[in-house]
Amino acid sequence: MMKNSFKSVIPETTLRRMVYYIRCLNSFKKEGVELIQSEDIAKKCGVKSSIVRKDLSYFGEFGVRGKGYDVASLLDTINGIIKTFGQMNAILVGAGKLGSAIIKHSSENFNVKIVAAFDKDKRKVNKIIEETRIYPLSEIEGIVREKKVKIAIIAIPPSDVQSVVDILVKAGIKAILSLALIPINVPDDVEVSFVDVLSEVEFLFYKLSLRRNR
Amino acid sequence: MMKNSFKSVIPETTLRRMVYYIRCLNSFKKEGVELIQSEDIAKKCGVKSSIVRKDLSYFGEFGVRGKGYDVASLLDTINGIIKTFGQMNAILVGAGKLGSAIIKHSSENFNVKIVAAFDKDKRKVNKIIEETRIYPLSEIEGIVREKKVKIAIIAIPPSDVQSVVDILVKAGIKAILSLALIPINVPDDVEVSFVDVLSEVEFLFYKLSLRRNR
DNA sequence: TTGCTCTTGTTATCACAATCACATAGTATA
DNA sequence: TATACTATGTGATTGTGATAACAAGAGCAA
Ligand SMILES: NC(=O)c1ccc[n+]([C@@H]2O[C@H](COP(=O)([O-])OP(=O)(O)OC[C@H]3O[C@@H](n4cnc5c(N)ncnc54)[C@H](O)[C@@H]3O)[C@@H](O)[C@H]2O)c1
Ligand SMILES: NC(=O)c1ccc[n+]([C@@H]2O[C@H](COP(=O)([O-])OP(=O)(O)OC[C@H]3O[C@@H](n4cnc5c(N)ncnc54)[C@H](O)[C@@H]3O)[C@@H](O)[C@H]2O)c1
Repeated sequence: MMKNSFKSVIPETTLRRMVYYIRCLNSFKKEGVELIQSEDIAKKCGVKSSIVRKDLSYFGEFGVRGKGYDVASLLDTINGIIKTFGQMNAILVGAGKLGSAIIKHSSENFNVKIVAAFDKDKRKVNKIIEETRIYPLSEIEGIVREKKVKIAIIAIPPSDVQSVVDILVKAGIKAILSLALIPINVPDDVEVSFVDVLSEVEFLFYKLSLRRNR
Repeated sequence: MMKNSFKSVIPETTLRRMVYYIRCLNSFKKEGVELIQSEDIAKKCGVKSSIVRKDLSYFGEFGVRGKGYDVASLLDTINGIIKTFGQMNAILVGAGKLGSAIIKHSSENFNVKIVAAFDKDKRKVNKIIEETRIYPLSEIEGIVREKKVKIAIIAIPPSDVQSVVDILVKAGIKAILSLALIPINVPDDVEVSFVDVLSEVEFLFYKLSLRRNR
């Protein structure tokens, strides 16, 4: 039923797991594996097989009952729906310690490519980290428009975040990932998320602390 | 009703937000603010005030109707329940680019303190980053036991992660935050979580891609 | 064709989380 | 003391996600 069509709203949690499924499929493909089962994906991603099947079912019916999924065609179909086709270009603002670690990380991970980095420190401008050049802030708008980049990562101190966000939004960025812990104001059509290692560590502390003591 | 006692199970989502509430309260306290309302916390943390009240209510009744919350006593009470008392000691394995960015980050954030870092690279051992000394892996067990550390952050390449996890678990670590994207095997009483910038970026790509096209 | 095996896709259920709306209980004022 | 006012705490409701269980479909063999 409803081949190649998909539910209009896909749960956030499903979309988060799709990241791992697709990586997993690419890795199977690279190894030359042609047919896989939901259980194989599940094991490799650390989830249950029933969740894998449910998640995939939001996008359509891709498997063969009794057999499993054809790795290549499953990848093709999903790439046809989520139109990234493996290549995801992003920019980075703030080429400090954290920023350069992220550039290096992305150079090891073929999915996301940091096509340009930006920094306000003149001494850093024009340096190249792992093939990514650092530009002055004044070039954000030009490069974003030229390369049609939609996503930006921000790795600068909290105090400067909102002013940089305003520049990014004006330049046409549609999603921002911030590594600084400060609320951000953006128009409704811009997605924002936050990632912070220490918040997660504190959360783990709280969890441990509340575990035994009632 | 039930003053100073709290529900046996506090939702994960609530615990995650508590991290931000407590930071927010500390910051109000530092500014000399003595009385606040759920709305103030909500604004500063980017959530709704009804959620703040509900979250706090899992721990007890701390506010005064018609007035609000006393910042100092609310902090004291929560610190009495979540027994971290502001000081949260952790260790870090992998003092590379990412690892040193995290050490620096924690030195700017008084809550989590990285009391020791570990690296297998002999050239890095005994160096000091922002007051945190780097030790060889062989000293993990001794230092973890001596300093009674319960939480570890791992910032090394995926290939080595499981072997390091085994050492950590043996040393008595009860929660692990990994920055490498590979499933980890631990006993049931050890908490594990993952943080990854690029996964979050890919998730944002998927979200954007699925937005307009149906 | 029938029957057997296998794994998918889906349904039904349960668990968890967010949100609303307001009774409640305190303060402030006169 | 009465009255108005204010922000909390919570019960009820809605929404969202996870899980288990199984019917449905495909392949295969005789
Ligand atoms: N979320 C996390 O998990 C996490 C982890 C580590 C650090 N951090 C935070 O990320 C931020 C950066 O950390 P870091 O270790 O890379 O610091 P850093 O000082 O090494 O680098 C910051 C860089 O940002 C640049 N910069 C500052 N203001 C700028 C602006 N307005 N526009 C463009 N560039 C600007 C600086 O020139 C510098 O190169 C800090 O606020 C830190 O607390 C977050
Ligand atoms: N999750 C994220 O958001 C994120 C971001 C950036 C990088 N990363 C990942 O984190 C890892 C580290 O990144 P990096 O930029 O710091 O790399 P890096 O090479 O600069 O540092 C890695 C460090 O780990 C040490 N190390 C390696 N194996 C070890 C072992 N078995 N025991 C102890 N120490 C060991 C190395 O000596 C080195 O100092 C990489 O796998 C990278 O892909 C994750």
